[in-house]
Amino acid sequence: MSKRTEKTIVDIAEELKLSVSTVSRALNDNPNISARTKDKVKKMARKLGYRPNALAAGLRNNKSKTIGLIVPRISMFFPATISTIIQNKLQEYGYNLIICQSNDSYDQEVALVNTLYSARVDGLVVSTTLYTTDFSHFDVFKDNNIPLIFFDRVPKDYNVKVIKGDDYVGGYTATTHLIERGCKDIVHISGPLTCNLYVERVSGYKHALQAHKLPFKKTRVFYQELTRDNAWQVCEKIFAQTPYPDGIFASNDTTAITIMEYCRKINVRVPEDLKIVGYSNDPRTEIVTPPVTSVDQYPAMMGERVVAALMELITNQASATAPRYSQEIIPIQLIARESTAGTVKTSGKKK
Amino acid sequence: MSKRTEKTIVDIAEELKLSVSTVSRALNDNPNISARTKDKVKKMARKLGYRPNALAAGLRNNKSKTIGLIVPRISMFFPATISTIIQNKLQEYGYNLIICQSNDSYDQEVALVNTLYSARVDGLVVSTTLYTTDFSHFDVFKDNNIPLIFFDRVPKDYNVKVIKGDDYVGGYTATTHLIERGCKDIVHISGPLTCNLYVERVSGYKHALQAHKLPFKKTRVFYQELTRDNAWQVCEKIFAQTPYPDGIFASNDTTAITIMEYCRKINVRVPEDLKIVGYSNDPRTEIVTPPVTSVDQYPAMMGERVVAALMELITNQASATAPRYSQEIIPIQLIARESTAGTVKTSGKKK
DNA sequence: TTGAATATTGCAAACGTTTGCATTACATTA
DNA sequence: TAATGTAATGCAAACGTTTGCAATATTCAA
Repeated sequence: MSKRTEKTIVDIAEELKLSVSTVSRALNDNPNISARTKDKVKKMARKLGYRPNALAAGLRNNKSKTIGLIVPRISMFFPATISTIIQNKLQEYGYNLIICQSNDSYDQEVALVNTLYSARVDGLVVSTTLYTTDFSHFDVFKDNNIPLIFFDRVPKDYNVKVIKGDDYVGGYTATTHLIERGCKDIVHISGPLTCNLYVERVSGYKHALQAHKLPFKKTRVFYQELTRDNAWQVCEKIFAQTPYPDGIFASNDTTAITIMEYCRKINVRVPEDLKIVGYSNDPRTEIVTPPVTSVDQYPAMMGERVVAALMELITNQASATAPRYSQEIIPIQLIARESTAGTVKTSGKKK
Repeated sequence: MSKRTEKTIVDIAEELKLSVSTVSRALNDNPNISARTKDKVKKMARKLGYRPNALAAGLRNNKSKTIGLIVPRISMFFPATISTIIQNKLQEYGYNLIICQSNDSYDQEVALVNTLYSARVDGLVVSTTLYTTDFSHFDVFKDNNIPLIFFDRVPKDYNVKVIKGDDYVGGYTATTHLIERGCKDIVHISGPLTCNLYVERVSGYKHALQAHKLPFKKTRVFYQELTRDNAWQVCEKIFAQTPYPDGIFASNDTTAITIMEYCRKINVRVPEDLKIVGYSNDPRTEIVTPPVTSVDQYPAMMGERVVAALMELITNQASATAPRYSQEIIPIQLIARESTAGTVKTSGKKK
């Protein structure tokens, strides 16, 4: 009852006593096929339940109408949002999206790049692993002139199209905000420095301190994967000794939120005793009490820019003149909420 | 410098003065190719930078080593978690995953099913739109005997493999929990009844009330898309008139959390004046104050079961004897938190 | 050394499209 | 009506694999 179902354009051709080329052209709305024939063909296609075989077309055309996307994990707010945008946008252009997660594992990333190449995706969009510092596994795409775009977590010293947030300004702005609210001893909890965007945020943090004549102390910066567990642990370290900091700039919202929980536990009041800023403007920052100040990265805008850039690369693929790389920076915006409300009194410390 | 790069097995064959068939077999570790030849071939493949063309192989084999996944949206906790699991699990089996979002639009779902069929995915995994009641667009998969699995939001009266949560028990348990904590007037906020799982939860809710001799009132059940906005609006309706309910069972956590926010605004205390239960055990339930009681659906287990069932279908595809459909039910577990703590006093109402 | 058995390798077709070029059908003009 | 131009269709090769079957090379026993 099943099996022998798959109809092809050959079946349509036979049924209609036409050549396969005519059928193919008719289905693709080629201009020099008569309207009458097109109509007949399409009718018959519907009648037979014909479904185009994208593999065959892809093989012949050397393009799959498919884009690959590699992100660390789709369960995180920022990549999830961007993936959604990219997918929906791409759908409008008639492209499929293969979403893959590297789980922040370099080896997995390498493997994914290879299978996506094998799948002959027409383009690859990547936000790298925290630990990717060697980018040679992307060479296949560069060498074969297949559109390749990095976003958010982007490579350093690897000529390629890049769309990233303004992480330096983000770090600077977040820190300045804390300073303006009276903080004098600001801890920064950063991701690992193998990932460029954290380097920039740290740099922004440092320069903001210096611009306001505050000392930059190495011991006040912590580098770690920004997970819930790590956040809790670093809190235990930070609050094991006095003086407590009066401000914390965390490089993601999970960390910021976890710090708040810890503070509640040890009776440090936010924002009275300690002010906190997170990063990404994850919706969770709004539902938590007090709501957390965070740095919005305009994920929707970034996603749209990624697709726009991708489409541009795809259409200009032929012209060898088109620039292969460039950097585009998406702005950030600080969203002030209750976790940084009020002003620290010069002295006031401890409940 | 670029372009003419793409090496094929033909290139390898020529280079080595072998036939393409030998090369193909060597690369696939076919047993009747000598170890020596295999070695030579693989070395040369590496040297030439050969990359298999999955499209060609797929065309020839009539299989793409790719699975399609359609979910309403990947930015929601439950589908996101399941997608992650499925993808990672599938990777182990050497399958790619094309994740697609229907955005809860029936038309988009239909379109996606068609393109995924065109892409000749080796299997399709679906959690349907809220509004999908006609499932005929999936017939192509059924008719061609391509593994097809539904999870969570599954069809009614459509013979197919189904893996779902125990929504009846979920509704029953959540409601019973509220009753046991002393609630007498329990509102239920449900999703639209076009989606089967809400029907079951409502049914569980109803039977729990009846089992405890509480009246089931139609006016105490609301049907709507469970978004933040809708939750806020329904609150305005509910709290526009007295008496206020003393318990609310919301069919997702976004709704539950939003209700809590509303309550704070109008000074209804949770859990003293009102107890709230959500659904899905979204991590947000834990970081909100007070933490929200919710119904865990074991997404990881469900994801794993989906992949297991899928692999089973794929390997047994040949045998016409294997059952094409079945239903598998994943258990739920109520996670009690502060939002339902304490016991309502028989009288106590209003601040 | 010969023959048979077995281990390797090669040939060629097939998967379902698309497309350059050649061919045929039709319409127009003189 | 013949010649010409244009519109519509057909032929056949190509995309890169895999695989049944045929062919050759190798091994082993007698």
